[in-house]
Amino acid sequence: MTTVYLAEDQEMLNTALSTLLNLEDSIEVIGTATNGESALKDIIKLQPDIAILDIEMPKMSGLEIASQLRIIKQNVKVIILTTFAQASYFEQAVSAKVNAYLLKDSPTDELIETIQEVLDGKTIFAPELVTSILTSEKNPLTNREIDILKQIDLGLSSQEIAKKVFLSDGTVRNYISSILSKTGTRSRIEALYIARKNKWI
Amino acid sequence: MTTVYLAEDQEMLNTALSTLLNLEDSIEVIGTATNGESALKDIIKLQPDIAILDIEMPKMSGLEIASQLRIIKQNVKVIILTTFAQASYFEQAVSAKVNAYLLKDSPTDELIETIQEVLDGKTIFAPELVTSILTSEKNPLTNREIDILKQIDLGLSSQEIAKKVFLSDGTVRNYISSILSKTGTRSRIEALYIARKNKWI
DNA sequence: AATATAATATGACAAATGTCATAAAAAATA
DNA sequence: TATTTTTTATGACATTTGTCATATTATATT
Repeated sequence: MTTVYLAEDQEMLNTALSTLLNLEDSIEVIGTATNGESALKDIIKLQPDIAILDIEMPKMSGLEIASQLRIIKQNVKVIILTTFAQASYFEQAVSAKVNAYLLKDSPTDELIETIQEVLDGKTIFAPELVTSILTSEKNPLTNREIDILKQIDLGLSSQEIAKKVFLSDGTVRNYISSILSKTGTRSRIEALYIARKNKWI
Repeated sequence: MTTVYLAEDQEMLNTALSTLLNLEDSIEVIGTATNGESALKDIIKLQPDIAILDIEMPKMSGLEIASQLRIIKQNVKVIILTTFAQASYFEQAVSAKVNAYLLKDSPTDELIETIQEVLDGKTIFAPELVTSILTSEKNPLTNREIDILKQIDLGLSSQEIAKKVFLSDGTVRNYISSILSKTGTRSRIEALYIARKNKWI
């Protein structure tokens, strides 16, 4: 009997999914939570074989939980279940050494199979996820440029950004010019649009 | 026995939810779809008592399906089930005369109750939804201003927008100035941020 | 039809944005 | 340590953004 813990903030879906899992002969859902903090505490206490974690939850994300579990050397295997085929989440998942990363678009039997495979010691990434990451635009921006772009997104002027990041106004304008050039855009708004679309910010 | 049709694009959640509903003695899920177009056809063919529809789906939204069902005078009762407490969706739901509008954050038994209430002829809006709509900022912008804001969001310059909407450059700049004034912002990026946050665009 | 209101336009101007060349300082590399 | 690369800065300039006052045109109201 495989013990599973489920963290998913939308209550209706949480209930539906745990009901579905409990219908499997070999699976028992021993606990659920709708926020990340409770989930982490429960997982440490209950020691399930597998934790199935949504990413975006109140108080702590599924990825943060996974990270924490690694840091405190818990043996639970982690399956991230998410809506988002997003490069930065994927990178976090890889560095948190999660055992599987699945999309909610996947058919149910894929989740059941994944549970078995993860127990057998495999690491699973949903193929559509890997495809999506591989085909998305590589972020051409430096960390400094990304930081400045984030400040632009707050609606700050060049002078305001300069003050905030301890650079001169001219330098900020140069960085912005560089961002526009790298993203092939002509204005801040366009650059923001491209960056959001590609999930660089 | 109440017959239910379920449309939800995320396959895993679709399966989980229909499984959950089928566990109810008085409910039978007679069909499901992961896109709006198939859902509409099926609903017309199968004539369920109730259609439970997600909003954001490929090919046709739940709200569009609801509208269509009203137009062709189908008797099915419509429950919209969504992640989004969003004013414009709410308005569409009201004008499509949906029978219930529920959030996925709600507990499961609320859905089961809602099914019963809708069958009894009631109209149900999730209270947190109504609260959220009532407390959100009233959109102060005219239709023209919203249209121009949407063009700004595409990264167009004042001149480009002017050409696109058949106004003079100066008029567009006046409208933008008016938008900034109404939203209490100082720049296009800030105005976009406020408008997005309040779901005016 | 006359009047009031809303939408559009023009003109002038200050400030901000973005470009580009060049230089200086800091960090990395050999 | 010397050299190279990267980051930051300065200066000049053209264009765009945003403000404001005023005028004109179109639409709605009386």
